[in-house]
Amino acid sequence: MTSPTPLPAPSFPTPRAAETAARRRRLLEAAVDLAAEGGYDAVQMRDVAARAGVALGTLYRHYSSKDQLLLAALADQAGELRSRLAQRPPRGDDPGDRVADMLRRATRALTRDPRISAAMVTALASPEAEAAAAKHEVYDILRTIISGAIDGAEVPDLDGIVRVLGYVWMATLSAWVGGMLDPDGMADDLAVAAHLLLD
Amino acid sequence: MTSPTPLPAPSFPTPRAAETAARRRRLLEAAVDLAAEGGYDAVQMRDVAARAGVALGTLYRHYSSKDQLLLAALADQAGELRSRLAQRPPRGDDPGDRVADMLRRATRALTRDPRISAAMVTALASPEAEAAAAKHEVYDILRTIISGAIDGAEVPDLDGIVRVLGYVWMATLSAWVGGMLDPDGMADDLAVAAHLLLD
DNA sequence: AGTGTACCTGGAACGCGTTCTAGTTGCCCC
DNA sequence: GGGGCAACTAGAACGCGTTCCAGGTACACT
Repeated sequence: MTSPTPLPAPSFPTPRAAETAARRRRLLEAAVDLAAEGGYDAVQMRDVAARAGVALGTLYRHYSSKDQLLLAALADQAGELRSRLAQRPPRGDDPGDRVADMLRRATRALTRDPRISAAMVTALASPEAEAAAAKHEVYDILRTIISGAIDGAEVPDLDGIVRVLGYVWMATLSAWVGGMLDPDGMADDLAVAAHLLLD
Repeated sequence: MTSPTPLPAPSFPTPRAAETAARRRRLLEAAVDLAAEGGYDAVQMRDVAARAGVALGTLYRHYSSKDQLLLAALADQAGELRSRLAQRPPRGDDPGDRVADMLRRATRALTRDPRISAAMVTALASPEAEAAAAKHEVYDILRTIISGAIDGAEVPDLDGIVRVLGYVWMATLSAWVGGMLDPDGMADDLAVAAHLLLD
């Protein structure tokens, strides 16, 4: 687990631990900055280490591969996305509309920084089995977001619906990154899925 | 397009063209053989070229990246899978059952040679935008397979349902390759999706 | 205070996808 | 039947993820 520690832990048992935590934070920031500039390919491990002021070996001590690094950054960003989306509830009377609306807003948010999002989705789609735990964490966040939009409407097999919508979300993201779908197409397909499953 | 030429074209305008076609076939076979032995990582471009009796540059003349090579092989295999599944119609009274049954059989077929399938799914999930056409081709085949299992039952928005099921299929394959799901979990999730969308 | 040790540094090295160059071959067309 | 050209060969070279090594440094514990 290595606790997600998003915000609520400003104190550390030992100065050593604080420094380590700061290094990890700098590494994630460096990765995101580089992704913003040039996408997945621009996130080069040597550059990440240099920008964080850390040796290459140290980067690998904390994140055992490029994909794990990006997945850690993604878990952060997904958590933030969840908070931002939770700010105000999605518009719509029935759950299908609400979920479609929320996924549309999420799509807009993600495609605002296309290079960052694409880099992270690339990592999420990577076959690396050692990263399965990190990927599960991200999937769980996506599912939480979807559940939040359904929000208590009485639907049978809610769990299955959320699972399936999570898959569709992931697949459309992957299709977008792979050049098969533009953001509008993504939002449209997600809306179709939401209505088919919830109406 | 560069015609898929599955079987029906034994004659070529010129001997040159025949030789070229034979080389392409050998390259695809070499790729599949290597994938069978060691998965995606074992499909090394130098080895593929050597096994096909061809120079590395020639391999790259025909397939401009490792992922395009594997996608070409995947298009072949997916076509064969379609034929094999079409042999006998899926069991089940309503379309949900039939699609779930067919997807279960497809999952069994794909996981029989896990390394080959995983290698190809890896290529399908790659972010390479230049391969978008090849990926679309594969997606179309998957959708054809799904449509075939629904087979004329009167469902509204058939197209949307097929699209969504295609996404779910792709995402579960990707989750399987990524170590997040085992074959049974895959088949189960696909069955859930089929019943939610078709019942 | 002294020491063990966990963590860090700088940098070399390796593997594999991809690109490039120089030279060869042999079909196609006039 | 000769010239042109597209495709092929062999192999070097480059970039980047990843691994490994030989030290250094300073906190934590006795």
